[in-house]
This record gives sequence, structure tokens and C-alpha cells, in this order.
Amino acid sequence: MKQYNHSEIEKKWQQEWASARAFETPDTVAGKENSYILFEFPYPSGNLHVGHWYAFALTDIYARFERLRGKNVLFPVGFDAFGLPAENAAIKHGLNPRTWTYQNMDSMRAQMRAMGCTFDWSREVVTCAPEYYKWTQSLFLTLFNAGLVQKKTTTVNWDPVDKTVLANEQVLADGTAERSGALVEQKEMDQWTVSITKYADRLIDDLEPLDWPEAIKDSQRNWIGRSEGAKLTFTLSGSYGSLQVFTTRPDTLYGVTYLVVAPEHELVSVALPALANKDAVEAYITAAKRKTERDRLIGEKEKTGVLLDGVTATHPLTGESLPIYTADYVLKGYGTGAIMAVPAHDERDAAFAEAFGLPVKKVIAPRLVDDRNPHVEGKEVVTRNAVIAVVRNPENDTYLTLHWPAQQWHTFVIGGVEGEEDSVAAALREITEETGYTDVRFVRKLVGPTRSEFFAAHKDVNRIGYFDIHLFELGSLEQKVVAEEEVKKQTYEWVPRSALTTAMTHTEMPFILESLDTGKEFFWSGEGILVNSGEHTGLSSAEAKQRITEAAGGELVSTYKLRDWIVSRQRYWGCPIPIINCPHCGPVAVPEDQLPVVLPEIDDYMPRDDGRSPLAKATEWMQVSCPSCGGNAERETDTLDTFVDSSWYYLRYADAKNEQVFADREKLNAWMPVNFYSGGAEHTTMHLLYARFFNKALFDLGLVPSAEPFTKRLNRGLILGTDGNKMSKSKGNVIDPDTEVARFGADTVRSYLAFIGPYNEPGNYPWDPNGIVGVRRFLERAAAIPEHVVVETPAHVRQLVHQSIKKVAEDAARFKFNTAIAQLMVLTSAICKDGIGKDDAQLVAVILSPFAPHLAEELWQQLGGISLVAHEPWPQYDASLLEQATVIIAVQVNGKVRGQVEASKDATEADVLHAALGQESIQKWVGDTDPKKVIYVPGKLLSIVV
RNA sequence: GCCGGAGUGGCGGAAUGGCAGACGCGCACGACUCAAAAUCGUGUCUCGCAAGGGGUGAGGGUUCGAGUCCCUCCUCCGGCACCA
Repeated sequence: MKQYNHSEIEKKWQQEWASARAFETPDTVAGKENSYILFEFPYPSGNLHVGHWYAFALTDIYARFERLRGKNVLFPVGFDAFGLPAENAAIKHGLNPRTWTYQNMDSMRAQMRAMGCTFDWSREVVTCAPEYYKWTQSLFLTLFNAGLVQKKTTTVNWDPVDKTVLANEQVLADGTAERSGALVEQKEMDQWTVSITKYADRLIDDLEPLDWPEAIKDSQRNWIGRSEGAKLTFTLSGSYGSLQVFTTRPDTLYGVTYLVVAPEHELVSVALPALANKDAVEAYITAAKRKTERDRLIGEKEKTGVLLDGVTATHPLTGESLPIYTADYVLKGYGTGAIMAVPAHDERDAAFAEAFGLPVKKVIAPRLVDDRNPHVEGKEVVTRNAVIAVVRNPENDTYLTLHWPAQQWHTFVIGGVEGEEDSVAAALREITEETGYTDVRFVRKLVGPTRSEFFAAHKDVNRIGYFDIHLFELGSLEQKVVAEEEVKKQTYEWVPRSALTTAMTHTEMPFILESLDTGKEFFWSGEGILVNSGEHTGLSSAEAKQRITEAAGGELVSTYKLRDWIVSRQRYWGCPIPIINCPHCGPVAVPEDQLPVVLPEIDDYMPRDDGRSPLAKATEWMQVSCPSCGGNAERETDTLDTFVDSSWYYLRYADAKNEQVFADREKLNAWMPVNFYSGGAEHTTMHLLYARFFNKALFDLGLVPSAEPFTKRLNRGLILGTDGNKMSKSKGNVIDPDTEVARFGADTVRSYLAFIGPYNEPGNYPWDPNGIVGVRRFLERAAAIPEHVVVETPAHVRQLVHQSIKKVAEDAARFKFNTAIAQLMVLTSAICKDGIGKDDAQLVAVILSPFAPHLAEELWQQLGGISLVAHEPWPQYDASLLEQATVIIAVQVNGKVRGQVEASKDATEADVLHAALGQESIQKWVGDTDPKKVIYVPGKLLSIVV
């Protein structure tokens, strides 16, 4: 066999493509649809790793496939070139960050050319180039002028190692910095913030129609964390004015027994001097301040707090006076930083109320509808207070249950509460009436009130019962004689705990069982029907939310977990913020004609402890006159978060060279929105959210054509080391793609990564050194196809060719490159075994080309193809060739496969059945009886039921 | 705790409700070879000599037929989490 010399072939075709400028994309091509395929541009770390290959080369497979399918494909490339590593290298090794970055980009470009990707280098963007960041600054000012950017004093996440501010998204759950791993501190600083929260609703609502994996959408929804509720105002005593709280449950307003404000809440500092327990409150807030985020997480969830002794609130509906506490379980940053506490229906409030001995008032009854005894239409509806008595005999751990023969009910002792009687007294009365037992002691309440709806057959009415459920213990078996009419209605029986199941007639059973198991009264935090709620009693939660909010003079609002995006960074290697701080005029935008504000060269990149960027050392650069008043002023010395740079790079690709505008509107119209965006899961709540926001803001200003930037998104998986761990230098399990390319060739590396697993679901795949050898063997066989050319393609190979044209296209379209390659393997093996005609072999080169582009070009040329295979159209398959004239049909008898028959592909059920019954192996199972039922799936299967 | 996603051979993984395990790796045997590597071929879920039985995290259900649909549960992964 002729040797498959990958290095020769790959070098040859890479040169051919480059000299033909084969993949530079015009903005429009007559008769072709545009398709914009994007991957996350890399940070120029200096070295291409396997993850880059997985990101770029597999996206390239799709780009090539789209091109073959007749699309005009934009597949651009660039570098996200600002950021800390360059600066850290500068500090550590005394290199200039610019030099370091540009050298890295040079070596990475060389590595990337070896991938055989169809990158359009003519549109390359580099975020640290003034030609690019001029427009980053311009767009920043566009948002500034639109009122979406402000300088604000905020509590920020301060990274004491990198000495810079971090966005919330850059802080891990354990309170450490994502990048440096340092424990993040909270600091008050003046920061540039972008009002992403103004777009919170649209960032959630516009997710719906996007062709994104549900998991990404959900993560974003979670992250934005919208919750719908109400803002309610409580009037305060003395001259303190009022206090606004946020609640998702205004329907529980009658259950409020106290209020809580966060330790940082304004009211605490305002009221402090006059408080009777001033010292205690002061001590508490000092302690709370000292707790970092991490302490709060690791620290016990035990509720702490302290009364604000000297100020009270008035309940807006009942006029009751309510105490106010400060406690750190209420967070300053969420809602209004103050809550109304409803200990009867909120777990946290319940824990606090228990710790502080505060009253609990139930206002919601869960609504239980008995499906087995539903309300009967036309019957009277009678509402009653009622009680269920769970009586336990401690002697043998059995429970007293009743059987109602007429209704087929199985219940505990149950009955109505009469007049002024309380529910415990009513229960004791009913126990004696129904069973005769007299020596019974009340233990505790289990459940209640519940609102239960059922048809009371014994009374012939529709009953709405508000039930209390109590636990009793039997003291002795003492009994009175039970009236005869009661005996007729029901009989009683003692049953063990295990016989109490949800199968009993009470709809409350799950609640009762839970309370028996936990030993605690059943706690209801869900919605239901209002009780003890004045004029609103009897309403459903849903209705009450509106009516009570209205009655209390509040308003229905949404709040979000999403915070505004802090974009200033106190570091050197970033895009300078184009603002001049004037002592008279405040922050003033640098005039558009003075952009870009060029990042000055400095000598010392060390970050400063005072929270200012190293740019503050470039005194000459800093000193300017105010564009507004002409007086002395200073440039802003903070730089922009690199996520700002990457929030719009996909727009620049549409028109990368434009010097008049960030991108020409016509070109944006031609390309936006991006048709397919491939990237890493780590960007789900960062880059993807920022970019969506940025694009929406620009859309609202009429600068981009679509409200959403990315139509389809997939998060790719991770390639692990051969040991199944994440590749890392310290583990010594890093696979160097350059080494693999040298040994096996780029086509093999690409195809191996495509074959390793489905690209449309983000799995983690270990690198298998043997696995890549298998793929290499496949390409060696493919390389030998010209040697197997025969005059006429054998029929079964021809069929396989057309099946492959169809299947590879279908699989590639849904990013199942693994099964597409499996099909190509089957096809190639058949060709090597039985030969193929030249014309058909050319088709094979075309469908192979997205995966192994260099080899495919070589084959194409050897097989007499003209021009480049990369520019061929995807072949049409011949549907008539897909199926054979006769097919093998599986025959099932009673659901088990018992044999096969060969039949024409359009044989009728009767034909196939006849053939099947003629076979001994099937006859054996069918016997003499006539089949009860026969199902025929044409061309596939016959199922006989006997 | 809440919200998503996923559980299939020794491994990566295939399967419009229609013969579970395609394709690849690994392994075994064979061919070629003085020999080895490479290559090619055959076999490879499991119990059973066989006929046949069992099998897709566990248990139930729907169906002529379930990896696939429904219910309950378990485990793993991801996101959020004292979020009112």
C-alpha cells in the first residue's frame, strides 16, 4: 500500500488554500445564504492546547459542512488579548505586556494554521490593538451617553492578590477569586458600573425562543434570579418615617408578627442613637460586618439578631404594633434589605421566632381536594370547623381507626367542632361518642388548619372542612357503652403504625404521617386559602396577593439576584476608560474625535494597594484639560474589564477594518445574528450574559439589527488527560496537540476529536492514545481509496455511498460528528474490500472533507477532481438506492424475536405473515391456534400475538 | 433545599416506541513472519453442552412491543442557595 504521508499532504494543501485565499469571505454572494459560525476567540496565552483544537477544529467541521451545503460562511478568528496574564508575566519576568502578547499571538497563529481550519484571517480582530479598542471606548461612551453607565460608590469584591475589583461572576461560591484563588474581601470603592439590571427582564424573557440548550437558559434564569412579589410599606413609630419591605408572599400579610432589617440597613444607623439597647445593637452590627461571605456560608444557619428597642412598625391592615429586629439572615443587597416576618409560613422566620420567643400566627390553610369523594354538583356546600383525632395506644404502638361500611371509608376519629368548643375538646368528645374510650390524653397538635373539600356522603352535603388534627394517647382501655346508632355507622379497630398509609380516606394523610415521623407540627410554606385574615379570609393566595397588596397600599414588583456589572479594573493591561474626571464637571466623556485614548507605555506595572491602577503613575498622560470647562482635570486611570472587550467582538468581525464606525450597518445586517456559537460552559453566566446585554443595549439604540446576538449556542465538553483527570501541568497528563499532529497529522487529530463523543452534549472525554490510532487507521484506509478504483461500483457499495451521503449530512447538521465518522468508517472499509467507481469515489472525498480536509483534497485531486473539494457542493443522494429490493423482517411472537423472513420491501402484511407461519422455527411458537393479533411494521418487523 | 441534565459492555459511545450494544478502543484466536511490530481476518453482554433464559441505576405502570413514554426512588454531574 502506498504510504499515507500526512505531513507532506497537509503542508501542500495548507499552502494551496493560503495562496488561493480560499476562505476569505465576501459579505454577500449572489444566490447564497450567509451563515455566521463563531467560536470564542482565544486568549493569547502562547500555546495552543487540545481544548483549543476541540473548540476550533470541530467548529470548523461544521463551517466546512455549511460551506459544502451552499452557504456563504463567515468563520472568523481573533484574540481576546487584554488581561491579567500579560501583566503578571510582565511583573514576574520584566517583559513588556504588549511584546509578550504579540509574540504569543505570532506563535499561536502558526500553530493554528496547522489545524486545516477555514479561518478568514483577513477579518482578524485583536482587542488590545488601538484600532479595536478605539471602538470599545466609543461603544462604552455610547452606553455612557445612554445613561447605562455610572460611577458609583459600591461595596465591591476586592482581590488582595491581583489587587483589583472582581465582578460577582468572577467570585466562586466559597468566596475565593476565580482567577487568583485569593480570599475575596469586601471594600467600598468608586467604580464604573453598567446597568445590566435594567435589562434583567428582557434577558430572561428573550431566552425562550433561542435555540440554546435548556441547561444554559436555566443557568441564566437562575443567575438573574427574578422573583415576583410586592413592595409593602410599614409606618414607623416616632419620627422614623416608614420602612419598605419586599415579599413574594403578600398573601401572608396578616401573619406578620415582626419585621427584620439587614444589619447594614439605613434604619439601623438612623435609629441607633436613640435605642434603649444601643450597645447591644452596635455590637451586633460590628460582628456582622466582620463576617465575610465565606463565614456566612460556612457558619451555622442558626439565627442571630437583636431587637431595635425603641422603634416599632404599624401593621398596614390591622394597625397592630410590630417589633423590629436586625439580623444577618436578611441580606442588604437583595430586595429592600428588609422583610416582614411570617413565622407560621416561612422556615427562616420560624427558626428566628423560635429562638426569640416571638408569636406565630397561621394565615394560610393548604387546600386539599379529595378526588375520591369530590364535590357533587347541585348539592349544598357546608363549611365547618372540624377535627381529626389520632389516638395512639402506647402499650402496643397501635392507632385507633374507623371503618365506615356504608361509604367504604377508612378514617381516624373525625367530627365537627360545635359552637364555642375548642378542637381538642371536640376531639375528646368524638372519641368517646364513637368508640367509648374515656381515658384519653391530648399529646400535641399534628396538622392544621387545612382546608379540605369533599363530599360528605353520610350527610349528603358538599363539605368544606377546616381541620385541626391532634395526637392523643390512650391511658387505659376504660370504655363507656357506645350508642347503637353510632355502632351502625362505623366500627373501630387498632392498627399498627405500618398500616397507616396514604391509602386511608383522609386527604391530609401525607401531612399526618410526616408529623408523626418528625415529631413536629406540620409546617406549611406553600400557597392555599387564607384564614385569620380579616376581610380577606377565604381568598386563595393568588387572589389575595393582588387584593392585599392593593389594600396595604403596596405595589407588585420583581426583584433580581443579578447585580449591576462593575467594569472598572485597577490594572494596566486593559482598555483605558475614556473618561476625564473634572473637579468641576465630574466625569466627562472624552470627545469622539480624540479616541482612542491610547494606553501609555509605563515602566512599572505593579498594582497598587491604594486601589488605583498603575496608570496613575503615568502623570503626564493623566493631566489633561476638561473637554467641558477647559480647566485642569485628570484622565480616568482604571481600565475596562476584559469582558467588555469580548462583549462586542462578534460585531467587529462583520467589518473588522472599518475606521469610521465600529461596524457598518449593512455588513451587520448581512451577518448578524450569529447562526452558531460554540464555546465553553464557564461562560454561561458571564460572557454570554454580558454579550447579550451589550447587544440589546446597542439594539435599543438602533446600532445593531437583532435583539439577540447568538441564534444557536452549544457548550462543548472537555478533553481530559489519559488518566481521566483534567489536563494540568502539575498532573503531568497534558497532551500536546503539536506532538500529536507531528505523529498522526492534523486530519487524524481533528477526526479523532470529532469521533470521541457527541459534540452537541458537553461530556468530558479522556484522551485515549489507542483511540487516535484507530482513527489514523481509518484515514490510512481512506488514503488508499484510489488504489481500489474499479470500473463500476458494486451495488452494495453504491448503496452505502448514498446512505452515507444522507447520514453524514444529517449527523453533521446536529453536531453528531461521532456517528458521522462511524458511517464513513463503514463506508471506507467496504470500499477497500470491494472497490468503487471513480465518480462515486469523488463523492466520498467530498463527504469526508469536513473531517479530514487535507486528505480529502488529495483524494479529490488523485481522482481527477477539478479545483478544490472544499468548494464543491454536497452531493445529492439517490433515494431509490437507499433501500434494497428485499429486506430482512424480524418476526416476534408474543414480543420475543423468534425468527426472520426475507421479503420484498413492499410486501403486504398477509405475505409476510404467510411466509413467517411457513417457517418451522416460528410455527413452533405460534402453534395451531389462530394469531390473536398481528402487527406489521413495513420493511422492519412482524409481531404475532397468540 | 430549589432548578436543570445524565445513568447502556472492561472503556468512549450507538439505537424515528420495532432484532440493545453500530463504530472505535481493549481483549482472545488465526493468517503473514525465523521472530516481533505493523497489517489483515474471525470472535468478544451474560447464564447454558444445547434448546432456551436473563440483561440498558432500582421498583412499578402503559403497550403486541420500552434504553426510549408515565409514576416512585437511588446515584452522579452542573447551576442557584438564609434570595424573603
